[in-house]
Amino acid sequence: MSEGDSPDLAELAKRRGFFLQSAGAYGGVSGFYTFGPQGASLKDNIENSWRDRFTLQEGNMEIDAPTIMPEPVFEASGHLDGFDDMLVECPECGESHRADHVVEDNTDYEEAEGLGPERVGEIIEEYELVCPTCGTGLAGQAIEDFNLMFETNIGPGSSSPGYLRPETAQGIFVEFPQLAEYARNQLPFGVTQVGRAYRNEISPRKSLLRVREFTQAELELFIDPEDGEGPDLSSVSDVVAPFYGVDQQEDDDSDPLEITVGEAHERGLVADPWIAYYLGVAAEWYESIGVDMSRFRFRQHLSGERAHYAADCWDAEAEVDGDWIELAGFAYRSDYDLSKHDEYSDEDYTIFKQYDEPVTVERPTVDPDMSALGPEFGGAAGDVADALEALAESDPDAFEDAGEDGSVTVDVDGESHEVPVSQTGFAVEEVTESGEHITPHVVEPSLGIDRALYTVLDHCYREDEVDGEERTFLELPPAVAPTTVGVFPLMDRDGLGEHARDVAADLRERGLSVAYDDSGAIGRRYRRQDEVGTPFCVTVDYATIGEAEDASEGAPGTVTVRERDTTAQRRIPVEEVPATLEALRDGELSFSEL
RNA sequence: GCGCCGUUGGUCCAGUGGUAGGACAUUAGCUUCCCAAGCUAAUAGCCCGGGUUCAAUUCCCGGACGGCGCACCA
Repeated sequence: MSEGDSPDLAELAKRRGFFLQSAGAYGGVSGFYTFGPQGASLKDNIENSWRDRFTLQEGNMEIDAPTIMPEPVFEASGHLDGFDDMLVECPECGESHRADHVVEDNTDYEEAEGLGPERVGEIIEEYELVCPTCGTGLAGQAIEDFNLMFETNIGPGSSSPGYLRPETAQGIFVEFPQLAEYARNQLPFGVTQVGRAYRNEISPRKSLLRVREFTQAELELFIDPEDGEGPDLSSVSDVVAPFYGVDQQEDDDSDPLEITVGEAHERGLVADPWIAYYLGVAAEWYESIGVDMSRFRFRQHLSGERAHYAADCWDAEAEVDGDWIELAGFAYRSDYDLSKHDEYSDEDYTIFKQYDEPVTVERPTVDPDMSALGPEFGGAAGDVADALEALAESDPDAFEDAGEDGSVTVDVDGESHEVPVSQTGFAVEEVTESGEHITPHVVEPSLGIDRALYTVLDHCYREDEVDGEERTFLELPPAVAPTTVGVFPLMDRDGLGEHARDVAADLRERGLSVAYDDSGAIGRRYRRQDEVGTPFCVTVDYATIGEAEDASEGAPGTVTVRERDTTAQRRIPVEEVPATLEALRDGELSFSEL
């Protein structure tokens, strides 16, 4: 099924400086890559393009959180337990298995992960469980914990453990109370972050596609779960993409549905309107950075595949080297994350939502007479008072039925206490409520930048023939190409070099990324730029300096502009070069219009 | 983590129990000048550790790294 890495691309990536394995001088270390000059620039451009589309154009706000967070953050997020795998190795065949899965599959225990490794080891012995692969008994084998998070210590000693974040999202969630303040407590609002995340993968594979340190671009969109309206889909409703829903996946004969985002939502295939909206945004964005949309699809997670918190989840996938790889996930996380941090921390992770009209409600309250309860119940008096308050809320009739002279009974620590109603200060008050606290739900488009970069390289890789010579080039969109324009003197003599340097300087001043090259033959220089995806080259020749031998060589004061994809050339006046190239880069002008 | 295969200049490869050769690329010179031309020269390599041997890049063992398969991927 897999055809493996495309060798030509891997070779080009290393030779031309897109990416290489890190620390090769020391034998290299699996799962870490260094982006070379071309790769770093391409990555920057992709990130900035993402920023423009998902932050600026959407009116969202970007933050930049630390990559190391203290342990309690990951206790709350569930990564400390959930990211922990219990592995047991077979003494006979050497296969590693999830110990909790072995227990769950062969006993009545469910959720074995919560039992802890010791108990799981005992159960394996009690039930004489065997290796699923070869049938050898697993009793007595060590249960090893393997947590996919990189651990470190904050400050000296080990009293304050911290972890490198396994996703950027938690950095947004933990700061929600303050972020809501920045958003003036108005839902919906979105917070983005681009940054590194770390996972200590057991077995990194496939070049950049599965690594231990990677870059994520995430958007956490906080929405009001009671507001059914959702976003205005009109700007993306006509975007067409393949939708591979659960039904199509489970039916062997079904292909993904090639439909518009609007239709996918109307049919109920993509139920949540926010998910639908960002699928549309993402499809357009992936196309803009050079992903081949005929090798792209949205795939819905099967029920067993979804994370515990996700009500629905769609992935963006691309076909690379014969496999479909995950480029992004679009998850409806409900209130899972905010509720967890609300529970584990001292902060309030809710939003106060004002009603259109204040409402007046009758609320039963108590105001216990502590001067009476104190002597009566001693140290338990405080708990009794709390129990009275709880009783008033849950069963106000108990007070009403007992009447002024009666008493109510509350249980504290298994002991029944009788309290005269007159001492409880029970009353039904009219309270005006102007709103309520709600926990926002979260819609999360989460993209892998490294995978996007690899996919773009793979999808833009071209080989063709020019004048009988083989040519390799990257058909990168001008907006993301590491270099926008190569500038060459036809020869480095007769003042051509000086003129070309001036042209390059003017272009750089304009903010364009320029490669200047005066070495060797002109054709060789064109090919060099082709290989790193430079979309345009400008060449200064004798016509530019007014010394062409005849008019057929070009009008005085003009240069040639050459297009990468077609190798076609046009002449334009030298003074128009900066503005023209800028327009070409920004897509405001196409080469054929020159 | 397990199994199979692999690792030779920057890149792609050949080869050998007596420390290596090509192609492409790079640099310099001559020449040419709008699509990888030619000539000359230069730079540059046997993944790491241990063993066997007079001698190991080569054979053996271990490791690292890579590819594929299995497992894993909240």
